[in-house]
Amino acid sequence: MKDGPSIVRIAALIGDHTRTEVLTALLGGKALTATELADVAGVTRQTISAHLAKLTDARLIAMESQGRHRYFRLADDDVAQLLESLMGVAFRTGAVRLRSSPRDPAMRKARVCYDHLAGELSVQIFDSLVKRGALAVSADGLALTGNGQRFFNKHGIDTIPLQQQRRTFCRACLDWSERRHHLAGGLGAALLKNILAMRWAKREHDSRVVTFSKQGEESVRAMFRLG
Amino acid sequence: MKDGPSIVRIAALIGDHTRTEVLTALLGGKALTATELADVAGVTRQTISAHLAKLTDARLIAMESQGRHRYFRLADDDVAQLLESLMGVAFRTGAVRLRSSPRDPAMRKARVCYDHLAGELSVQIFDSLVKRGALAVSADGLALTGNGQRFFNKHGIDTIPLQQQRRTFCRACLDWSERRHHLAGGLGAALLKNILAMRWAKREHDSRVVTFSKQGEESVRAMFRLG
DNA sequence: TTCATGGTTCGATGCTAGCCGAACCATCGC
DNA sequence: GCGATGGTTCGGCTAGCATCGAACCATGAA
Repeated sequence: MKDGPSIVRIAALIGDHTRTEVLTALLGGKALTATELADVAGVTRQTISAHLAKLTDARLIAMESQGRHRYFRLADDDVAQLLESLMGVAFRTGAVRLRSSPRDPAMRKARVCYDHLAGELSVQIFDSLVKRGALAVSADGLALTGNGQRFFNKHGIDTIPLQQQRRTFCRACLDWSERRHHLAGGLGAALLKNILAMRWAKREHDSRVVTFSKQGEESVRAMFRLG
Repeated sequence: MKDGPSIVRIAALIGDHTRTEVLTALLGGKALTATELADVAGVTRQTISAHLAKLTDARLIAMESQGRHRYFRLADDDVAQLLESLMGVAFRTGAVRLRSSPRDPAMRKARVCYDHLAGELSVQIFDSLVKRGALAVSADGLALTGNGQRFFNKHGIDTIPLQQQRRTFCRACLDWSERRHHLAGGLGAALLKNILAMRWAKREHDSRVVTFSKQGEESVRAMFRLG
């Protein structure tokens, strides 16, 4: 009874404290060095080196050398999506982290998911885009309509070069805390980038949390006509 | 740097050959007894008992006693979706099963994903439903339109009782072989049930493969106006 | 060249967890 | 009641693997 690809190896890799520490750290989107990751995970450099080799070998993360530093990042946003998907099940089955941090409400409201926005606000944005006909379901899950293209252009996001990138331009990503979809892919990444560039929000140090200024949140709500 | 639910435990559970054997067997949708699962996984009854206890404890599977038998099934189609999601990443990263079975092409064409249809045909069906406006994206990912409701009624599927069920009525599930979405949830389950009831297709013994008769496939293609 | 810093390799260690044999409990059919 | 079958519990064995100390390579700075 052997059906489909072998998922054991992937799951076993994620099923280790240290490696999950690494993966969730990289879920923040920033590329980190081996030593930084060792600190995050609380192990020695030898140990992290072994783990990073395994993760790289399985293509869950990718490495780039710069001088004597080696920067690691998630290999693909597929991996990010898988991690969020796992969190969804973990959340539902009650495997909530014991020492729940006081940051939790902030995480729920807005956080980084690899390179795009996740959490309550991002789900509302996604809803709004669908409702106004900017996004439409297609064969590949999701597509930007002409309407949507005009909308993004008006707000300073040029969608043409994004669509020419090799990576998926526009995809729906399931949000573990909201259990609803938010916008991912190149377009999702561009949107987050824009929000940060406009200084509507800033990233918390060493965390996935994204904090909106009062005015920034109002701007976003106005832009997407949220309640 | 502790963010979000703890995914380690879930991943570690899936990251074991025997338990994955169990989970993928249950992905076929049929509830199986402990002894059957022991045979599938190729271990003794003591061993499977321990594994089943762990999986049950983590709420990945659920158990129902009937006389001296204990039937196990996946706890939720969230779990099925997670497994398919894992297969997607495993597939992409090249972790394809070594002894790839000759059944593979059949698996790609049509297979069971917990309780609904997956594979090439199911993706085409999903596309068709979206294209004709039977399905629409909504806050919860997907919704049946009035149009769609009439369509399913016409083909002998009463959607009203399905919508009253507690489980998700209508959801999109990512297909690992096609990397596109197909229909899941109560509606997806009802559709598969209908296809089997009409004898358009039958399930292969001890496998997830679904085989369409020539006439059955034509009927489905006609029903959904596929090419 | 020399030293400091970032990373890797190797070998040894210790813990975890999967596995089975044996014994035991529960249910069914007789 | 009694045997047969389905499943669990317990104890002990073993293997795999995460971890670290120590030594080693690579790069950059002085």
